[in-house]
Amino acid sequence: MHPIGWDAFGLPAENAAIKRNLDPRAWTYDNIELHKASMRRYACSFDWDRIIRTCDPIYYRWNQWLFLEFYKKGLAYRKNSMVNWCPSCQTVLANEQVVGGACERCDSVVTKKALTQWFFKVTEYADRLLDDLELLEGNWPSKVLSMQRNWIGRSYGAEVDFAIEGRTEPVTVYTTRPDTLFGATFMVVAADSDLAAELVSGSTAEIRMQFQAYLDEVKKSNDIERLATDRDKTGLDSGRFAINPANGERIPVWISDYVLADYGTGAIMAVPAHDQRDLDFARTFGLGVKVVLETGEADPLETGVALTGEGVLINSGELNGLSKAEAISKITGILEKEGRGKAAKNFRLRDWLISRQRYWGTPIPIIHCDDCGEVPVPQDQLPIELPSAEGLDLAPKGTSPLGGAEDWVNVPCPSCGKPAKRDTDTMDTFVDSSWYFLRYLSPNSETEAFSKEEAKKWLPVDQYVGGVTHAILHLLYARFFTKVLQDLGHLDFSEPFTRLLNQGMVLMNGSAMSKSRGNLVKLGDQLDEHGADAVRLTMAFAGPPEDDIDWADVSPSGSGKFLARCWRAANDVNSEVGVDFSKGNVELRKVTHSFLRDFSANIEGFKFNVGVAKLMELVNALRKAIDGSVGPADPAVREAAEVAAIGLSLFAPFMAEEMWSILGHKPGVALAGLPEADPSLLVQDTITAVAQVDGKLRDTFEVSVDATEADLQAAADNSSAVQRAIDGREIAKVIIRAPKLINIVTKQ
RNA sequence: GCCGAAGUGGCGAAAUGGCAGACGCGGAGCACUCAAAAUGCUUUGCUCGAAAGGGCGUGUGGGUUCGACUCCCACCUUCGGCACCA
Repeated sequence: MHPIGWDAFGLPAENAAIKRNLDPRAWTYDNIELHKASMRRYACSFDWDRIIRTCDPIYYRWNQWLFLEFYKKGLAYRKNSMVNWCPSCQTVLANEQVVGGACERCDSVVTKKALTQWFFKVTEYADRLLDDLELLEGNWPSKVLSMQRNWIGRSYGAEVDFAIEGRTEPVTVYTTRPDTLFGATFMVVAADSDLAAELVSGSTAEIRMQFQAYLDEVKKSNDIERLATDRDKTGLDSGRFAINPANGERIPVWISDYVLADYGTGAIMAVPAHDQRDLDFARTFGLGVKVVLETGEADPLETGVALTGEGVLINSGELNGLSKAEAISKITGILEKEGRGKAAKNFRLRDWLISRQRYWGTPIPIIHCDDCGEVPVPQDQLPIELPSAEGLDLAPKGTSPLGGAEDWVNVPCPSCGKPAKRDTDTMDTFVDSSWYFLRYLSPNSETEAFSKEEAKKWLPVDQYVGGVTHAILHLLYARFFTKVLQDLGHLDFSEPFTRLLNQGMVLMNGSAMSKSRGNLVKLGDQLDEHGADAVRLTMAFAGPPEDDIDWADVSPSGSGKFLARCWRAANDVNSEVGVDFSKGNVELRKVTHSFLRDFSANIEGFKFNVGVAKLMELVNALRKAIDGSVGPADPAVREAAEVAAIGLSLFAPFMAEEMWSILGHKPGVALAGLPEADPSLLVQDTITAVAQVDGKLRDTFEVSVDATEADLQAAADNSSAVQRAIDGREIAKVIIRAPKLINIVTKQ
């Protein structure tokens, strides 16, 4: 099954439609037709009966079904938090859609905003998403695996409770270095955390004012500024004190933006001697530095470089003398026993924010009732179709345009019947693409998202192809969905894509094509100029499929020449269909059959460029045979031409079909199938043996395939080139790999 | 800072540890032609040499090996990802 569909909801389509003052619906469906026509022109052999469009209600009603399944399991939830906000798209963004502090779509600088939003609980699957990457090792590009590992970012450490003076509850911090607990000389709390505000509220009026000013500063800064390296540490003293549970020392509590509110507990124990960031902070504000791990490095206070190496614990009470690993395990045990801490792990991964304040997406199937709260839309009311765009103001304004569709928004509560309102946000389009591969199994079903039976038969996907841009977006989300659906009993496998190929891009003059750069190469123009076959062949021949191709470096006209050469060769064949190949010229037959062996291996190994090269070699041999003593009537010539046509059908279907017809066959070269290579024709009579002296090639000779070591030795003895290279030196050793190689090692 | 990948002719690229550069682009030459185009053939890593024949050559430096583009270590460069994640 090789299906095709359109992931058609989302911002780009909506923005393009708004710009042209069109209904996103009309714009999208028109473009699907255009796109489809150009793909057909390019002769893509998809299964055109299994088309999906994610913006069809018949598709997205199952997004809504899935949402409700997740909701039932507690995997879809709403919370208020600081979220990524794109001021240009006027919508929130998932963490995965913020690239280097900018919006993935429009490159605007992303800011933070406090909003109540829908999330999918990816973090609940963090361990499995990470551990199951093992299953993909070797079949997915290692780059994607490492990007996912990086993104999920699991770390192991401990949570430690610090008592706070004047506060009943202790504050818990997360650390990966509990061994350095005795070296904690202050605590830092994230400036934008609730805890910071609370601690300051119990402090002096002056500190409260300072804090407010600092917080305003922090909130103004955006991600780009935050990401700037070598940024000076900022912060302020909260005026409060904590007690180091290891040694009872009274340590100040500071507030800074270098601690993140949404990672760990939003508060850290600072060990400046052994953490660079803490050291930078301590040096800026003149806080204490206490070395607790003797690593043999110079004093961090003087060098400004924290000690992060291995060593032996010092100044640490009962931990003294232990190694880092021993100390981590011992102190964790002690804290657990005393009920003041425990082993813990943390993830970089955050929950997936899926609500969008835009029109062109799947409506979230929840109704908000003043009395009943969030009420799921009953199954029999699905799909909740998008209201018509007519009369709605689609321009980005920070709240969903669906809010303006009053007839649509105002509905009775399914639970109590009182007037209630639909949720007006739409889902992130990555929800659509997280399960579409399942939908191909039954693209038109009105009774189920996908067929369990068909899934058993077809899935998981054997070979997935996609850009590396999806490494931590689509590919992570699709893996998450698959695992959830497995847990819900809808699927019996845990990984959706068995093998993954990241195809490269077509560049022009060294960079990705873009309108603004003006380095656009239009497929349509190339097809007009060279034809689909030549363009396809050029793509395949240019290099490995995972590499980028610079269109400036390739030669579609060269491909055209090769195709013409194939066509002429087919025309020159001068024998009848069905002629007995076994009577043909053996030399040419050997070429044809070793092609059959090599070509299949190349194609199956995704080395299409090498496959094309082999095809060229075959056609070159065919040309020589026709023009030379073999002649166009030899059965081997027909055999080679037919094999070439079948091989070519993978890359240049039109020319291959033409050749097939010229060769007197009924249409259907693509279905002909490559014949098996005849083993008897793969056997070589002679082979080129190489003779080396001290590992350097000195001579080659044609020898029989069953040449013995003695034969090779004799040949080397008779070779003047070999003898000249030995130059009378004493022979130390002779390595012979009959029949291919002899290496004579001389005493130096 | 951390993680990862890649460095081979003028260019795109090939090469189970065993003839480096297959195949193609570009270049040069020859044939066909009145001529050109098209086509076919030859040639084309660098370098010394008239030639025969040498030397050098897969980012750099080491190592393993009879033998390294390939395996190991260090470094350089480029690209990609993450990044104040405690």
